[in-house]
Amino acid sequence: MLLIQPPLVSSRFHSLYFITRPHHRFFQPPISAFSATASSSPSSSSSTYFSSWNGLEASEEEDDDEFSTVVRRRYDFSPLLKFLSRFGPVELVLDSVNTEPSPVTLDPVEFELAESYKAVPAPYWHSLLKSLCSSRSSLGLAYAVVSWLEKHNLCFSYELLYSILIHALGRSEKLYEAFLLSQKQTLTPLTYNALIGACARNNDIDKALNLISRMRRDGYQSDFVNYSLVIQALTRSNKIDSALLQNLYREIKHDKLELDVQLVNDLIMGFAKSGDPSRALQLLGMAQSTGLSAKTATLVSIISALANSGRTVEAEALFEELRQSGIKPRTKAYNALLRGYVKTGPLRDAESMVSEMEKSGVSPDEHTYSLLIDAYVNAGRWESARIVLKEMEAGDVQPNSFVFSRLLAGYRDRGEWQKTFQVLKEMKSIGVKPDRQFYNVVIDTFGKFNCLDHAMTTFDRMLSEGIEPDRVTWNTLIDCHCKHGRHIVAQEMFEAMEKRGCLPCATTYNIMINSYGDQERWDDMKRLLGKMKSQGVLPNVVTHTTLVDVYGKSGRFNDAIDCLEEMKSVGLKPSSTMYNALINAYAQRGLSEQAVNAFRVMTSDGLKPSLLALNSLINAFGEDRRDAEAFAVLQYMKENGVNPDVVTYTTLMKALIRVDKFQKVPGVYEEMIMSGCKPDRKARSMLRSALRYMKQTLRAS
DNA sequence: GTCGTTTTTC
Repeated sequence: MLLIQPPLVSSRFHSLYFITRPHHRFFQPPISAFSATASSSPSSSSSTYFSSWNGLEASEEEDDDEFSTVVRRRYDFSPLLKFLSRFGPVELVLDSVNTEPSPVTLDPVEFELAESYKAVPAPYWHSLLKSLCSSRSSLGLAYAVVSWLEKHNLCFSYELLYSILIHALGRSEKLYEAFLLSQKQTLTPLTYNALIGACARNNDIDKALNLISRMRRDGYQSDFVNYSLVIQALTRSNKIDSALLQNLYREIKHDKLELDVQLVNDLIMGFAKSGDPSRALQLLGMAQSTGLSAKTATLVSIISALANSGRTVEAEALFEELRQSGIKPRTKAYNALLRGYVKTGPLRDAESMVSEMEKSGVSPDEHTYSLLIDAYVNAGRWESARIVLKEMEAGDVQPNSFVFSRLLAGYRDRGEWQKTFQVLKEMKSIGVKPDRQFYNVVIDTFGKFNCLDHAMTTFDRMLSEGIEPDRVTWNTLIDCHCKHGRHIVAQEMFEAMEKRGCLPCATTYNIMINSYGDQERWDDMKRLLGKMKSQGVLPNVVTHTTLVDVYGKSGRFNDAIDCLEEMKSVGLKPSSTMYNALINAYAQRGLSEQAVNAFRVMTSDGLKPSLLALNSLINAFGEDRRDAEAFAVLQYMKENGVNPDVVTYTTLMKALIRVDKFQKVPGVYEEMIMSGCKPDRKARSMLRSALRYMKQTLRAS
């Protein structure tokens, strides 16, 4: 059965050796160019050796004498593969327990077969396995080979075989099977790494992170490639958080893993995507000083992060640096910077950016135009926005539904909901069909301005055009009905959503919980919370904040605090919004001591007092007739760089009225105007009522 | 590049 034949193909043993590796970076291969091929497309590199499964051949390698006695051999694995497939194609079936017991009696044919493979050196088994693993359809056979080898004890280290299999399962999105397989023996660094890689590739970040820490507890270091894979998965997920990334970076440094170009780039991009451009820049500086260069995409991600956090000057500087290093920025880089200009700068900065783009021969894309439209809409220049739409057509970029939804959202946020009809008309004239996302914005706009009939008509139109509403559509509809007191309709829609096969998500439950809470229907609220959990939807920070808010507003402070504590115990970090809700609840009832106490807990939790929290604190003192302390909060704001707003001054005026100090109100109103705050209707009416009271007191005396 | 939906102040 064992065939010894002269070599058919002249190949280097090194190559053969390295393609057997489950992961090209486990060992640094001497020829790096080859290692890349071996990993990225195992089938192409191995096809030289296994044009079919008939055999495996290797030629002599001059430098390597360890295997020099076997390298001239050719092994024929086809009898084995035929034997294993004797009942038809081998499906991949894994059980949590090994079902293959050690053989008590053995079929003589099988025994003979096993005997014939006794002398095959391990690297050949690895190669065979690697070859079988390169195709999804032969994964079952690959597993059968490994089981068979174990049964006959033919290969002496199984961890490499297992890691090859785990790696292949991970690549074929068979994470569950990879886990089952890994349970068949104690995890070794090799199998750990394969499993972590499989989790990361399948975006199961939690499992990957868990395994990394388990591995550390077992005294092993994770392969640095896994850190790259995990960070990439985190970046893909868009849920990347700077604190988590910092922890990973600390681990990497602690393990003294050498940062390679890929890992450095992944880290920098991760920090950028998590909205932490400072750390991204810091790491960039460190990388550059050690001679590791950042990829263009990495630099663009930092530009984007800087622009998004309003640090346009630095974004611009980095953009310049990119250009001076000889790289011609492309549309994406321009867009990143443009986003910053639209956010912070005057309109003309955005405009000149686009014209410079055109001068440099970089063509604007859909995003460029939609950013420009955002800029014009924010500046209230509807005509200019329309011109951009025309330019898009001229520039061969078909305006799509997305551009119009941005346009509409801009109007909605500026209170100009009536423009919705104009936008719809414009779309029709250009011939752009509204899509689901656009309709969602339309429904939201009508809903926010209490045009519930229009919202429902839009919903019907959507259905008649064959567009299936999604979670956002339902959430928007349910919420706008709740917001305008139509709780029964909201509840009906919630039921209709489920009937139509759209599963409620955390946001849906949050909306309904808020609705029940507002109505003080505590039992219904608790029932819904229970249902939420039973459906596997985890309450998030917004859920808990909503609970704190509704309990607090109805004076159920103990319940509110229980929610806050429960959230902490679940491991979620209380947000400042949550403390604001609590402070506000105390404030509205004039419980200033409790409000101050909640404020203290908030700061001791490391949260910075926001304008909202401070305004609520002013309200707490005001409602408790402690006007001097209310003004002390104003002083605190001024000293700590928090700019008072209309609400601040209106609340202070209210505090003065509460203690009958009407004559002091006009002075506060004046200070408000002097500090640059525009008085709104509430502020004016507060002043008016103070003046009215003043007149009454004068008349009375 | 998945846009759009949920929580907090007078």
